[in-house]
Amino acid sequence: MDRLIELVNLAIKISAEEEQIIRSYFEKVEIKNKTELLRQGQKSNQLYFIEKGLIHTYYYHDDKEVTSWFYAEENFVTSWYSFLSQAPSFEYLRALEDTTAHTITYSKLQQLYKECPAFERFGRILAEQNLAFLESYSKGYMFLSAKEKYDLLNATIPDITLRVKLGQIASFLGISQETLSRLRSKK
Amino acid sequence: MDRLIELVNLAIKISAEEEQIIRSYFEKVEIKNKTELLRQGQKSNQLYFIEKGLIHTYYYHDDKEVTSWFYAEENFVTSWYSFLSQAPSFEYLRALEDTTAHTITYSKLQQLYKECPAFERFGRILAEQNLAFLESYSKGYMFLSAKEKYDLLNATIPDITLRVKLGQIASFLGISQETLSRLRSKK
DNA sequence: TTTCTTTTTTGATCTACGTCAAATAAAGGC
DNA sequence: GCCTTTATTTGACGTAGATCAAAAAAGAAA
Repeated sequence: MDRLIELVNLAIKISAEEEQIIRSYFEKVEIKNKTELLRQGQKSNQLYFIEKGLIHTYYYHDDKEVTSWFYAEENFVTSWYSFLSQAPSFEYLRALEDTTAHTITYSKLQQLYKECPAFERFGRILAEQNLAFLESYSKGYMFLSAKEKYDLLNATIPDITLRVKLGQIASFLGISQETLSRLRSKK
Repeated sequence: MDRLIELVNLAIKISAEEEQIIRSYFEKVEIKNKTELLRQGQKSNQLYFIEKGLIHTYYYHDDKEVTSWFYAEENFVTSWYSFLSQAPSFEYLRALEDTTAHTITYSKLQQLYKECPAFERFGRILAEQNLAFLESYSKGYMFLSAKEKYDLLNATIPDITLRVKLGQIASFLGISQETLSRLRSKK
């Protein structure tokens, strides 16, 4: 939780009192590896801040699991589309390692925004940062070769390649397992 | 401007007084077709709300112009990455038709957020909606065939196909002009 | 209309990456 | 350790869409 407060403080200045309010809204949870946190079709009700561990969002395409994103330490995770628009999720959420996180429900978050406008500013900035990042990431993606996509992932989420299996990396990159395997073998 | 106020009111309720404050911050501009509103490398300082007309963001890849997005009526436009993080833009911004818009600078927007917390909530919701949309759009994109990408664009920005030339559509879709032309010819 | 320029279409190849199938290798369970 | 399951690698072949080139069509200028 300390790291979360640090991040908030980095974006906006908050008082000790505000800090206490914010802390009181989050709850610490321990999540076992492979725990399913959300299923497709459900409405995402929880936002997680990862202290330690790894979570991914995924969906099925032609009966095969496709990872849409990996979330490691110091990131907020949920099925963003579902959480933000409170609509059924098109993806699953699952822990890929034993994970320690701090969580808040959608309705409590709205309450917190009302009680603490400074935190609403943080919410805006967080959404804006995510938007700016996703925009530049997805735009740059279009003309990349399989190899370049792989290198970009490694630069964006260091070590991810060592933490999850090849098939999941390949599905995230939108290339076949075989192509990724061949890619890795030569240099 | 009326439509902008309507949209704000749809997301959050605002008082007549707040409405006046918001109105006072925006300025109406007429933009001639082909006007360059931002160049790569510059910092995006203006946010536009399009009342009438069409604007696109684009960049160069292998010396060829690639459209990253088309923005039509009732949308906010800027180079989002650059505007939100106040960093140099990796893309250009240009009018594709004579356009009527309402504009606000970055610093005035920050001022407005301070003067009117209700509008800061609107800013958060707008960023969240954009994020949710972009997330679902880009995730769905990966496994689409050229034809499916074309159909998705038509569903997302109706009529866009009639308003801009084929080469720009193709570059947006990430396919070659020739492929798009062949696609259109059969059915 | 005629001429010049830009855009779109059509045709003939080429290629990165996919798919299918089978061989290894690594990881768990007992 | 040995066996079963799961993950990775390797090989042969197929394909959507790229690229290059040139013809046809549509717009602009005058």
